[in-house]
Amino acid sequence: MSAQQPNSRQHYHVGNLAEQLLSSARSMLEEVGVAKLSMRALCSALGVTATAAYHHFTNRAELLAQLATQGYLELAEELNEKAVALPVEEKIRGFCLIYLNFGRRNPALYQLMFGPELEFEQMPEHLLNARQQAFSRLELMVADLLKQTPDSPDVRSAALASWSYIHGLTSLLLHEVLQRPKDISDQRIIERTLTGFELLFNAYAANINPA
Amino acid sequence: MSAQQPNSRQHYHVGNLAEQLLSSARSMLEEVGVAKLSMRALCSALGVTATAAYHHFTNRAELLAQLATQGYLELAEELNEKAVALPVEEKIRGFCLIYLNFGRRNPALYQLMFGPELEFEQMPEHLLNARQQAFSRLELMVADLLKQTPDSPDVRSAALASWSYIHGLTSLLLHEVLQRPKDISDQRIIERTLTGFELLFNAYAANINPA
DNA sequence: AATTGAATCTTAACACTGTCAAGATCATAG
DNA sequence: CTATGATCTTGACAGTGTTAAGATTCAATT
Repeated sequence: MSAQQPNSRQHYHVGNLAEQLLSSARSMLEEVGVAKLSMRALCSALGVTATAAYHHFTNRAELLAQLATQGYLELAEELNEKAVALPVEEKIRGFCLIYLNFGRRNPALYQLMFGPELEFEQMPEHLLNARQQAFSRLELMVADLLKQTPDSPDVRSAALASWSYIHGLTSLLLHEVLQRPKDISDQRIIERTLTGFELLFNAYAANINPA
Repeated sequence: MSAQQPNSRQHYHVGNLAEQLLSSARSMLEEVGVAKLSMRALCSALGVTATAAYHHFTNRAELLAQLATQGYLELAEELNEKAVALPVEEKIRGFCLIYLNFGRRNPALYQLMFGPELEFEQMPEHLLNARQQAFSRLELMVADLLKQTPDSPDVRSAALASWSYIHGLTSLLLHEVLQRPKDISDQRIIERTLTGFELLFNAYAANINPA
């Protein structure tokens, strides 16, 4: 059943246990959720004893952190590949849709990346780097739209605003805080919310300056 | 040390164990985080055996759900009390600040309310009601600004947009995905992101209609 | 080629956890 | 006063993360 090599010697020195653990964890994560992802179950699924993983990861937390880093890198790559080609008038919409889509395809991973399970006194650097890499994609797009340099305050403000919005929407949808009507696509949800912002700002302006 | 009544009979029939469990859980939640909030520790902190709680809550999940319901109700009440009095031009900013402030004061509870720990095949009704009650506050404010009825599509879109944004910002800040520079207040973060949206929409309009 | 040391895995154990089943105690309704 | 049901305890089971110490194998040095 399992596609891993026949494991000629029954025990000892699997070879690439770290990778196998990570990839097993990756799929098991989506099956059972992050809370129920256990080291022991992970090891026994690979036919290895419960404590074998601890020679490759100091902690359960470290394994989770590496999964999260994977997630950030993949997200960054997807945003980079698919969002660059979009025409200007679809950049925002398209970017948000790609982001939300990533969450839809990897809900448990997304919850891990942005949830409370990653608790460190000091976050590992690979995680911070990967996270920054994903955020940079957003900043670049915003800089492009605003026609400013990526490190300008305006760009940072707008990028933070965008991230807050799309992360919030993704989070609310994934955790089923919002029950999406089945006949409405993610694309339309994004379009509606974006026009929702427009409505708000127009109304705000009208309230301030009642001409 | 503990303020609870002297517990005249040593065991049996504490009296209001359910309430005591909830209030202990509420504070312990913020001390150790939701993942490490354990039934047994909770019980032993109240001087009661490990399984006593199960005569008042069928599950750990049910206890957590009741905590989350508390959270939603408190959030709704705060929004109702403090946001109504705000002048029109400060309604959005003020609302968001109250919301974020709630998260700041109850970070673990907020993560419980909107995180993956609440896993039910069917969400308990008290939770859904309380959640809806909080969301209604937002819809009412948006309806007020847009001068439309709360059930109009425009209001729903704008309310969902607002909720996505402020929840996303709160979530990113609480989980320390964003490292906030210490000299910037939450109020300024909100102001900056809101103007960030304005910048984006202006640039978007300019890109569509390059006059 | 043999030996040594490090990397890798196993066995055994500890202290936890959620939860169930069965018994003890107690308040209260009849 | 007795009995019923609510409440709490005792005891147990299966599962968890993690550590310490031993077994095995790989790799490199002699």
